[in-house]
Amino acid sequence: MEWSIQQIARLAGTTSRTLRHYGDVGLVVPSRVGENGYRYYDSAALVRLQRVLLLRELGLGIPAIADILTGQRDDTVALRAHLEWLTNEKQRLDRQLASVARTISDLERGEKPMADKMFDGFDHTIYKSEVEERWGSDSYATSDKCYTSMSQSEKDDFLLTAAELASDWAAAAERGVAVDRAEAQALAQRQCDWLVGIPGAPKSADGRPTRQYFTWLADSYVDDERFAVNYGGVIGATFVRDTMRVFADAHL
Amino acid sequence: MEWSIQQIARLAGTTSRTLRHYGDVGLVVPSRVGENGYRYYDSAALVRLQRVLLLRELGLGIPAIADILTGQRDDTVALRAHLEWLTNEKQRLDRQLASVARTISDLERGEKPMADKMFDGFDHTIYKSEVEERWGSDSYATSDKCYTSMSQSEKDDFLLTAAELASDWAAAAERGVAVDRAEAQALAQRQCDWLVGIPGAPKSADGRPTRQYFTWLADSYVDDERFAVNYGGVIGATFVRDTMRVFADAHL
DNA sequence: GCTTGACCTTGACGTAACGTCAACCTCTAG
DNA sequence: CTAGAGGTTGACGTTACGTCAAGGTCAAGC
Repeated sequence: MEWSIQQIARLAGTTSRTLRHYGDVGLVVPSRVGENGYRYYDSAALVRLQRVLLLRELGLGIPAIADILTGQRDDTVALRAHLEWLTNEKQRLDRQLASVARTISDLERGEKPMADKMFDGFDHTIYKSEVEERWGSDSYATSDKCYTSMSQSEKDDFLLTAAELASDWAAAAERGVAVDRAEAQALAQRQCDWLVGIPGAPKSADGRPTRQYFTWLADSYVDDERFAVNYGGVIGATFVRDTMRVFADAHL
Repeated sequence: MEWSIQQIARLAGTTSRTLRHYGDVGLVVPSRVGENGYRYYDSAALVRLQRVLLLRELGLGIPAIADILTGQRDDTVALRAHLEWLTNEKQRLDRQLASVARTISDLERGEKPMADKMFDGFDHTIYKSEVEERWGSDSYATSDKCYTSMSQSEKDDFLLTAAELASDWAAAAERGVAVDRAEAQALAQRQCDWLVGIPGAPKSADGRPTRQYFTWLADSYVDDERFAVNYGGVIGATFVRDTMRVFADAHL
């Protein structure tokens, strides 16, 4: 028994285009090709096609299926690997689902979820629980209240100052020891000045950030990779931290 | 303040290639382009880029993000639509996960899950619960035992007979009323003969399928889309059913 | 002024698995 | 003989960039 390409497509519940594609990649080849170029498939081809379609429905890719059909890979092994990949995909989707749901609720309550991302990596005051735990429960609230009362351009400026500072830090860190001490200390001074403008940052009587807070921030830049990445990675952040420590010893 | 393409890429945690892509599609365009062709980005561009990257991490596509940024769509509405799409994807993944897991366990217990798919749409005996419920608990077991004792070539022949029959049915149904009665009844006879060879099919004393089973099968071809698709869709299956009914009235 | 190296540009191909024309040939039934 | 269904190869489109390739630009050191 022999079928034309359309007939076997209908039998197997797929399309002729798919059959041609499988022929092109060598997954399911016609059992016979007429001298007019027509493709014909026999029962063995139909059985093979059914297996391919089953595995495709399970989500396996064409190369993986080819490995199974040629006997290069055991089917249970391949399916187990595929199961793991499916599990990872599911987890990724779950995380996205949660993020989207949270973003929606944030938007509906009038909050600005964009702000998080924008400050991410520049300002510790966004990490509510951590900051409150270490520096008092109204530290975050103060910072947040101040930020939400800013105009858009003020927010931009605020963010930009932080971004610019981080950029300069990263550039300096890249040159590493080649940067002279005065330049490095000037950056630390800018960092200090920037903290003065942050309402949530703990400050001593003279208005400057406390030494404890300043050194904690410096350590965080290395320990927390959410920040390190913006300051030239762990290596760059280490340079930033050391420079800030020297500054703290001298001026705070 | 202005940054080069690499600088803003580092600031935002992405790549320069992505920036160029966004420029090409008009999502985030440089605030200035030097006469040497260099792209430069200002603070507004950085803010916009941050929003884009946030939405991308949530899984939104570029056109959707563009709609949001131009104000053509409300962000909560777009996110809600995206949430629904994510939910569907998750369900699809869940189904695939379950199928893969079941297939693995089937394979390990020595069963042949491919058989299901091959018979799918040709033979009711594969639908364990339904068949048992209607035609006795050992109907499925008998059929299954017989099938697993077949050699591979015998299985292929068995399947092929069914597939060929379905194909001929579909072809006849396509021509519809144009096919003459004798031909249609001949097909019904082949269907009847085929059922004789199926161990699980209920048979009367003379060895032929019971009339009840035959008509039930005919009805199923229309009612169950898993079968209808192989017999020329609902329209085709209706023709098959009516032909089989006529045959049953005359011969069973 | 020259070299070196980092950074910039545009252009183009590759990705997964087909869907979808387009242009043209082949078979079959009336 | 012709219409229509069905076949062929070829090629582009899809998603969001990654990854060369070839070549221009800029800052720094000799």
